[in-house]
Amino acid sequence: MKRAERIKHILNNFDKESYRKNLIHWFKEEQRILPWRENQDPYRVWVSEIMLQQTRVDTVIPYFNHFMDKFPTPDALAQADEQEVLKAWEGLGYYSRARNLQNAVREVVSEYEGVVPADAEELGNLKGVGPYTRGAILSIAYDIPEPAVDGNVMRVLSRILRVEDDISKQSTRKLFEGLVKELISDEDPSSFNQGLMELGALVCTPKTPSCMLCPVQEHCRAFDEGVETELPVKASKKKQKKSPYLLLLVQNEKGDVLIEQRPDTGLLASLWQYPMVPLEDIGHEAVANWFYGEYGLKVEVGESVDRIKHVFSHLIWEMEVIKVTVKEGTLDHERAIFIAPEDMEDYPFPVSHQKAHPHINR
DNA sequence: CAGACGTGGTC
DNA sequence: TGACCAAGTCT
Repeated sequence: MKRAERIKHILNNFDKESYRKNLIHWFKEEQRILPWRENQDPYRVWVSEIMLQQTRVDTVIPYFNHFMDKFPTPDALAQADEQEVLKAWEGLGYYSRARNLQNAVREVVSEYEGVVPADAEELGNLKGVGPYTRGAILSIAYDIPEPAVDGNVMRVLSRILRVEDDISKQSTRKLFEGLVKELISDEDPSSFNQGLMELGALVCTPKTPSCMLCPVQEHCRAFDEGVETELPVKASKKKQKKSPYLLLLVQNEKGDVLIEQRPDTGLLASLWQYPMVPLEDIGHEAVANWFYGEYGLKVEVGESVDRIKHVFSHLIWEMEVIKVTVKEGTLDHERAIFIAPEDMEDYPFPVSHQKAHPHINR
């Protein structure tokens, strides 16, 4: 069945008007007070939407407040140093979001006189603004009835309408966008979209939804048929691959510590870290030799002081922390420097690496 | 489409 | 403890 046809079929006999009114009313009464809901400033909405991607509200709140203090306008963010932006993002994860956001804001400043576009195509062409964020900005900041389909929306609507498609597939997101287009209207599209998401966050939760408190229970086909916990359908993820590393706490005679900047693309791009030895390639015995080749310094490899595990979405670093002392030589490495431990706060560092920090002696 | 891309919380 | 998750986007 074609998508348009399916949408018509799914919404057959569904009381859109009543559903819409109930949801909007509930949202206006029960919505949480959140910093990005203080006003409709498109820049604030934008920043919040980027931060909230795959990230909990409680985690985002302090980052958002700090970020808006530091970069209150598109101009301020456009002019900032990229490392400064990454530092403000430190610990939030998915760092390409920060880089893309700044690139896109610079484009808004140069191409649109600093005004966030209220146009779907212009918005969607900005780096880091995908279908969801585009719809969120259009509806929340500009009251334009566009779908903003995230995980919450797919969970809520998969239950309301009993849609059993795998929500990890892109085509399924498009199906839900088509459904939202039919459900949303000129009547407060901002509250409608936010209500869908807020309902998913507060009531229609993944594990044990509070159906008895649900403002649209009467519209819910999954509840009616007792299958709400079976939805949404989602393919299981693959297990992460483990990679063992030696994490080197290298100190020179002054007590300064060696750190290096990661490549500008890929995992943790442009962030700083302690030197790491991939154990799959090198091996404990060969570390001193390998280190001399990489950094031009003769070192004494000390003992293991800690183990740190860092879990990513797609892989796991298992790091053994080793103390290393510089004996002689001059540092010869493009992206590595010695710094005083107390200056660590100037450099954006992945959080788990900072756990090694207390083991440094001055 | 599948896989890369973070981190902290929960059961 | 492992698995899944939390307001996705890019390649």
